[in-house]
Amino acid sequence: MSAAAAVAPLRFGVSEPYDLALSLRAAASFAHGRVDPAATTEEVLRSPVRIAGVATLLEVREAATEPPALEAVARPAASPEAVEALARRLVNADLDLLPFYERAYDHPLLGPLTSSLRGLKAFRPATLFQMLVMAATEQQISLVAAYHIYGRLVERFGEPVDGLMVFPRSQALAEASLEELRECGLSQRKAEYIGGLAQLVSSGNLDLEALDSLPDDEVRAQIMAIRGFGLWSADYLLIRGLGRPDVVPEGDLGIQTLLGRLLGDGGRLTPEGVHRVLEPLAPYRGVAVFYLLAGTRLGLV
DNA sequence: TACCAGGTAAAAA
DNA sequence: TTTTTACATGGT
Repeated sequence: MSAAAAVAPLRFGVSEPYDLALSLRAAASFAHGRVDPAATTEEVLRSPVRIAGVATLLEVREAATEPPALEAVARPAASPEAVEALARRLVNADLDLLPFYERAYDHPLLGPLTSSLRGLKAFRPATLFQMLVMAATEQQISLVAAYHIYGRLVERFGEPVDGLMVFPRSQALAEASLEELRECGLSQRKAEYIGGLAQLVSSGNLDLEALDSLPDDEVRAQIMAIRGFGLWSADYLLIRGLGRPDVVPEGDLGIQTLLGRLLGDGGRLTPEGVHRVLEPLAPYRGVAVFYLLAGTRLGLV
């Protein structure tokens, strides 16, 4: 089959409710107009990914609303099983929002917000490696500064597909010199962290994808054993990379500030304060934080 | 200009 | 054992 041949879209159901267009708008609002792991248009998730080692453009769009279904197309074509698995992961298809909405119903802020944002889910990145590199890049500096650095890494070491860049292979970052990594704007330390992580992954000594089947605490233990990755990075991976719905990095400055403004006295909360104000939303505290962030970005709170 | 921003490891006390 | 420090970029 030639690359130009028509590719049949692959259709799959997602848990109800789901609003892809709303999720795309929320994702775009987080990007500060800069790099986004998933490039978006109005209605279609266009994601540069690697499937069986091949740089591929994966497009996901809405196919039906009741019950919600999506369709995915990969170019070049790939095995339907791999395409569906990756598409389901990108859109967080298996997350069930209804128990979260039930929990949030009585909450003064999240009650109205979950009704405005019904069907919203966070996208997940294609790989956990990519997520950890993002985490290390974002450590301590502003998100805007981190996005610039991250963009340079992807531009320099990634692989083009249809005008977008697939995130670099671990091998590419493992082979990069510390100086090359620093030229992207990383500190010496972070260059070491990311280079070290890339070597662990590319050598086969660390199987990040195997973390998916482990409980939260075992994932934390494995991540925190890697130099440069502490509790914050482990929690960041759990909520954003693995979609574990109850995880919140309580030491996160951005979350402390956000929750202080929305649920506290206006000032930044302590980690204990973050824990206290989110307690009523367990076991969906991480999802709740995402809704508060999205609500802020979209001008709803 | 100086300071802070979605941390972390290593040095110093 | 606990506290302090260095780190790189970008916005204010």
